[in-house]
Amino acid sequence: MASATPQPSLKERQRHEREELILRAADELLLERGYHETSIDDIAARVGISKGTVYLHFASKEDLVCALLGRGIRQLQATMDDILAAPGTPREKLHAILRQMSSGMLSRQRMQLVEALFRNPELHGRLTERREMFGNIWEEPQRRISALFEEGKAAGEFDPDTPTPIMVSLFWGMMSPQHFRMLIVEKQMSSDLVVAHLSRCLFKGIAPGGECPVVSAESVSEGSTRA
Amino acid sequence: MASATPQPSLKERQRHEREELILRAADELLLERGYHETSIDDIAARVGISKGTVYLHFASKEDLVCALLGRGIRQLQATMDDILAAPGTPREKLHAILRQMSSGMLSRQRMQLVEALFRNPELHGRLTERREMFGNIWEEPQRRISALFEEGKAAGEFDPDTPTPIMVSLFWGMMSPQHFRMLIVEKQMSSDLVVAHLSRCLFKGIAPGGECPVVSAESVSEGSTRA
Amino acid sequence: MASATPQPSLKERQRHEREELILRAADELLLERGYHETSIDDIAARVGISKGTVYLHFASKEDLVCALLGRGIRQLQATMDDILAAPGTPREKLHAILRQMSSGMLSRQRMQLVEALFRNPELHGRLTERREMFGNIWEEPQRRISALFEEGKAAGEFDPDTPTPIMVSLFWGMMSPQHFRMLIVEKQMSSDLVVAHLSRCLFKGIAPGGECPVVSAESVSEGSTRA
Amino acid sequence: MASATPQPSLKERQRHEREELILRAADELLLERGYHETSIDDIAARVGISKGTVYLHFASKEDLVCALLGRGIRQLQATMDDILAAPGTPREKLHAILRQMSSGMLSRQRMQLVEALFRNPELHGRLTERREMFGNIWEEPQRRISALFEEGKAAGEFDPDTPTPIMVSLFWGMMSPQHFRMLIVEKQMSSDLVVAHLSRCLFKGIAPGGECPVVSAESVSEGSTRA
DNA sequence: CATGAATGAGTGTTCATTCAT
DNA sequence: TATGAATGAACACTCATTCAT
Repeated sequence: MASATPQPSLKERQRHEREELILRAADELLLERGYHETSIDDIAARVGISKGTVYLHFASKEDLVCALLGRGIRQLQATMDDILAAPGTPREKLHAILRQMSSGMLSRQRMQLVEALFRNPELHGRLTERREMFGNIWEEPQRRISALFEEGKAAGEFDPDTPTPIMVSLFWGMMSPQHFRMLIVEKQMSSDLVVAHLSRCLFKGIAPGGECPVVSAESVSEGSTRA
Repeated sequence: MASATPQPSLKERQRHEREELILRAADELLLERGYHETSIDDIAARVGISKGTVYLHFASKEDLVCALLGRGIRQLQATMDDILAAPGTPREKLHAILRQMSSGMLSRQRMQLVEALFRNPELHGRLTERREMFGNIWEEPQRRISALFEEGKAAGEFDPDTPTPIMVSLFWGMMSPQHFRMLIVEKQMSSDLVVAHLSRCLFKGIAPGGECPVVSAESVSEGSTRA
Repeated sequence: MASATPQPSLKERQRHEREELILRAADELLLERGYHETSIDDIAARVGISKGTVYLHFASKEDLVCALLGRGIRQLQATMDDILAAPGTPREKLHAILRQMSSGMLSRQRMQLVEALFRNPELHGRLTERREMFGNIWEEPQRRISALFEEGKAAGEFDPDTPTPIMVSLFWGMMSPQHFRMLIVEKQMSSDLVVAHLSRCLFKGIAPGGECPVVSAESVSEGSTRA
Repeated sequence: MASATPQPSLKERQRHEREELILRAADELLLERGYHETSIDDIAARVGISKGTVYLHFASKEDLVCALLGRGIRQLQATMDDILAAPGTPREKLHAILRQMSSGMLSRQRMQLVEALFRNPELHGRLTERREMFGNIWEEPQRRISALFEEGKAAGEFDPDTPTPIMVSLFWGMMSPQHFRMLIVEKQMSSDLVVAHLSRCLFKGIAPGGECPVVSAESVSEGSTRA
């Protein structure tokens, strides 16, 4: 009768593990095939459990997807929190976020799902009706990115005449899986190189001659992009 | 007694009109709801005809979508052809393409559909198996955009160190309906302003101080971007 | 103003010709593909007219088929009439009927259709509800064949102990297109030879006086057919 | 502690029973109405289950029919095997086969279905494309019957001048459900009597030595079959 | 708790039939 | 009269969801 909280009762832990497996399988399949081409049966089969068991963890297919999205967003937020808490200029932080989102198979995959699902116009409608659940959870990252750009503007790092929403939109656009699919898979570029170039373009465009070099992955660990 | 040939026999014209109505309704609904949430019945209902009649014009749902996509791409190509044929620097032409794609309710809507469908991972698989029809039709615009960037690089207008595919990818990303939905609908910005800012960012990034002003719609009719 | 009746008014004749063409096309297609696999469109297309025109001649698909069947039966009857009117023993006449039915591409084809359709259990139900039209038209040939067998029995040509219906059934069975398809097409036998053998089997079989008694079920458990 | 293996787990047994019910219902309905007039809904309704459940057991309507056919043929083969293994002359065996096929409501019903479906020209095409499954399964009974006739010929029991395929064809023709429907249902004859008569006709017909020669086509123009 | 059999609403597609031109 | 566009009922098949075991 010492500690009361920490005993997740084994059962609980197993339940959690199973849930994790389901989410992972769903993640993969949804990414591979999309929402409608992925059946609950497919997911259950990949986990190696029965269809009914999936429903023991998620009340509906939609719920499962929402859990997935929620997790993705929470993960994104955690990553962002880390980066925001670290020292560095707004520009450096944005670069780091872009890098984090784009490297590390897991987080990118997950982000892709988040995007794929959000971009999937078929879900968008019904999903955003669930604003109670998502509206605000999604707004938070938005807000932070916005704040970062504002901060950068105030610090004279970004162009004050460009509206912040434009910047935000551009930034999200750069994290689109489209870029990565096309550039990495089809053009065989390295993930790091793609990020470096995209980031550079975001800051100084495609015009020639800028003093702003492509930032290679090695020189940017977690800050200190340039002086 | 001048021209004798062009009489499309009324019947033919009516048929064409009906087909147009179906395509338009499909266009709208597919954009609103996506592929799987739009049934042939829905489309027929919106046109005010019966399901069977849709099948009189399109052999299958997939065919209908392909017709839509084909039309969208052909339209895009025509627009691009016009712009490419006009005088101007690569940069001006890219700007003009971005503008054309983004303004004019019709062409943007259609482009959105093209994008929405191409981005829809659920269709992508089956659709690109139809390479005979699409593969090449889609490659052509790609090639032209690429050529334009190369030309710009050669002319010293763009950074020669940025790989062309990166530029192409960024460019397409900017035409994403996502930007426009978010910025125009939610943030209430004018279409022209959005295009101007995006274009400017593409060329010189979000860094401050560049000599590159936001190009307003008025000052860019079909060339003469800057003084 | 001489004769009034015989002028089929040209229009009438054309109409009849057209109807003939439709029936012929339907005949072919129904034989080739069967009832459900043959659409009105197919028939119209083969004739080279429009679907609507078919309905100008036949009120429904079923009607068209019935006309076809009626024609087939009437033709069969005419053939039988010819043979019955000619001199000869019943056996000779039956043989002749079998030959007629089996040779002569046209009549056999048509007979095949009659059979195919009558054997088609899908039509049988609905078709025989139309007894007003078919019941009696089909009974007439039946009656004549029966009469022929009775006559043959009376003349000592056929076994009086074999029930007439058995004989009739066997006889129809022999005209089945199944025999001909299998024997002529697959086994490459000549039509004449097939008919000759079938006929011989039928007649030796139903001829009287054989030492071969009817084997009752009781006396044949699993062997020991006769002593 | 005797047998341990044979426990089909109850679930398995129930599944099998259900499948049996579906097959039986399909059997009946297909016989009554034919392939195209029988919908999966009809079958499900007769069993008292839902449409989806049928698909739990058979992947498609075609599959269901094939299972039915396969079962029918396998049953036929088993029956034939029994008879062939028993002692008796070829003639006795053929008689027994005819009897077996024709009596016993179940086996005849099933045989009727096999025939009905094989004779259905609409299925024949698509079904025989499945040769991998059916072609050979159907050839086996054919071969056995042929062998039986050959054996009978060698034993002097059947007419050596009558081609074996003719005999086979006649034999199958006699098992046609047509005979039985007409003779038993309409003419109210007993099944046994019908078989006995048919069998007698077949055997007297193909028995050797008769004074009745094969009548060639030339010698029979329109009468004068024999001298 | 885990299972998987059962359900039934929903979808794409076909085709006989009608009718305005 | 001939056409063929339009209709809509019907069907095979799928899959998220439920529930008895």
